Amino acid sequence: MLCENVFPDASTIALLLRAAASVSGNKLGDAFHCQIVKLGFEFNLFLQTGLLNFYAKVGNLESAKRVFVEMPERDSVVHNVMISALGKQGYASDARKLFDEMPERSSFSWNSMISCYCRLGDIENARSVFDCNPLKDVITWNTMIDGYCKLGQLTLAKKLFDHMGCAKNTVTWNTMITGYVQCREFRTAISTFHEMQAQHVRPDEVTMISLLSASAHLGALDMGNWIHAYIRRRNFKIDVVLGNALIDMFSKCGCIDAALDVFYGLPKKNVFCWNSIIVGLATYGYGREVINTFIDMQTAGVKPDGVTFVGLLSGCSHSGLISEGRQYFSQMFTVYGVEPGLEHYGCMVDLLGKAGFLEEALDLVKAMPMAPNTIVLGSLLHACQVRKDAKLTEQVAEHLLDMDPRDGGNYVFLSNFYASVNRWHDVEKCRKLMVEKGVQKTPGCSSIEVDNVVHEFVAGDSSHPQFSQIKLFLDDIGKKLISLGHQVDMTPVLHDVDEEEKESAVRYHSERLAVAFGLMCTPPGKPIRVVKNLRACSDCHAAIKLISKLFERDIIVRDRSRFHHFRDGSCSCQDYW
DNA sequence: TTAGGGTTAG
Repeated sequence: MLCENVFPDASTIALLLRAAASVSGNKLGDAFHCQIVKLGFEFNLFLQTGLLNFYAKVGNLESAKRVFVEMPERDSVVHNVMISALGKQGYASDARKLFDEMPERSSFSWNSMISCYCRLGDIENARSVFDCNPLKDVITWNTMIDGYCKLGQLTLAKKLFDHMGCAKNTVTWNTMITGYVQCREFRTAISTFHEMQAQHVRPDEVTMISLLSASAHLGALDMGNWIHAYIRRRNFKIDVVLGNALIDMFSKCGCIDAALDVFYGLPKKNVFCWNSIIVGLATYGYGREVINTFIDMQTAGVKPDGVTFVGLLSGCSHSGLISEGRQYFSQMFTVYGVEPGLEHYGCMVDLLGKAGFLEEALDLVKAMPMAPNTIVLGSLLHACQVRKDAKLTEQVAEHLLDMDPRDGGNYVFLSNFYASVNRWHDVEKCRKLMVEKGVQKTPGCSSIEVDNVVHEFVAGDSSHPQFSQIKLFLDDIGKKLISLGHQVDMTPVLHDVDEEEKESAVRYHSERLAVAFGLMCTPPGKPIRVVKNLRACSDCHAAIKLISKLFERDIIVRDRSRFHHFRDGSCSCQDYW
């Protein structure tokens, strides 16, 4: 336009500013600023508001402030833009000062102020502005509900949600569903979605993303498949966020091929998408594919981050790729500029320890620039047990107890160790200590989805309505297993009880209850998918291998760290876990 | 000019 000597007018400049705000950085705004001066336009409210909007949107607070201060007159909209810009960058007191000075406040002003406090986690101030607000609209309620959700205060969020002064929209439902997902209440998230459907509120892409995340955590493949079909039916655009949620859901539900299909079908992939597929491949023990995908990621010009290296290193660990793991760990900062964190040391201790390089793992822990946490020491402890190094096991386990006396898992580690060397007196001491401190062992919990319902089984809990049938079925399986040569391994049992009791404690472990339920309730030949919150126990691992042969079923168990795909008497982990 | 979104070691 300028080349042809046709000069833009003020409104053209304002339109261009608006377009620039959504696509570009600060330089363009400065260029327009210069043009406005050069072309001799008067700085009226219209142009100044356009400029202010531009700077606010691209986050250039200094320039926004400059334009704001220079404005001869400021209307309510200008104030709102400024309050919102200040709020987004955490300047609550500056925003509040402007808010208090306003002669007339619109609902935009109130909402921006509440949102500003919520963003900072200052829920008391957010609530007091909310309570004073005479112009509450649906955005006001949504903002406040989200503020509680982000702090994990779900009860307060739900209270507002249930007593809203106006009709709920899609965002309201999404806020509540996402809140449940972020607080790991996945089943409530899904039941809230069913309520949303019952109220005939139309879900959108954001609803799907939260639901996919919930399904991924629960390993609820039927739900995940339903969402995938729904996304297609509604013709939702699969962008990087929705695409990533689908990749993660399929990979966490045991369908890595479907995850790969989504991944390769995405026209654009960001670091989240690459990370999800790398982490996914790692949990299946596909170490070579992890490394190849990492190489492809660099070819695609996407810079790896800390999460990428968690996937890469844990992939090497699950596949026993020791030298590759060592190499990538040593290069992660020097070559890729990613500082190793606690989680990367954790992967390395696991990788080295599992492979039997106990001294190297121990040296790495000693050389860590930060204090090791319970996960790192837990990996070390596991390594000590693999190597049957009793002295070091005891040292590490006691150190763990000192570090976190409220984590029940640590007592179990120590107690299991004492039990394995028949030190029953110490086992008893450990148990007493747990009772004294009111510590409870995290119960083993396994879930399985049957006909769209996620069934949960907790070790030692017989509340499932079909428990007695499952128990009878398991007893029957147990006999068959023994006839196939299965020898019950009771090392994972904590208590100092007689052999028979120990055996029954193992026999009713949560993963076995879930597998038995799956065998009872699904048609022959259908793969059984189970998700467990802890590591699979060694006896269950051996038993499920035999069950897969006995019943001719693929059994896919996702435990705390990886997938075990049991088929025809063996497991995809090749007993390296 | 105001509200809701995804990946992380055992």
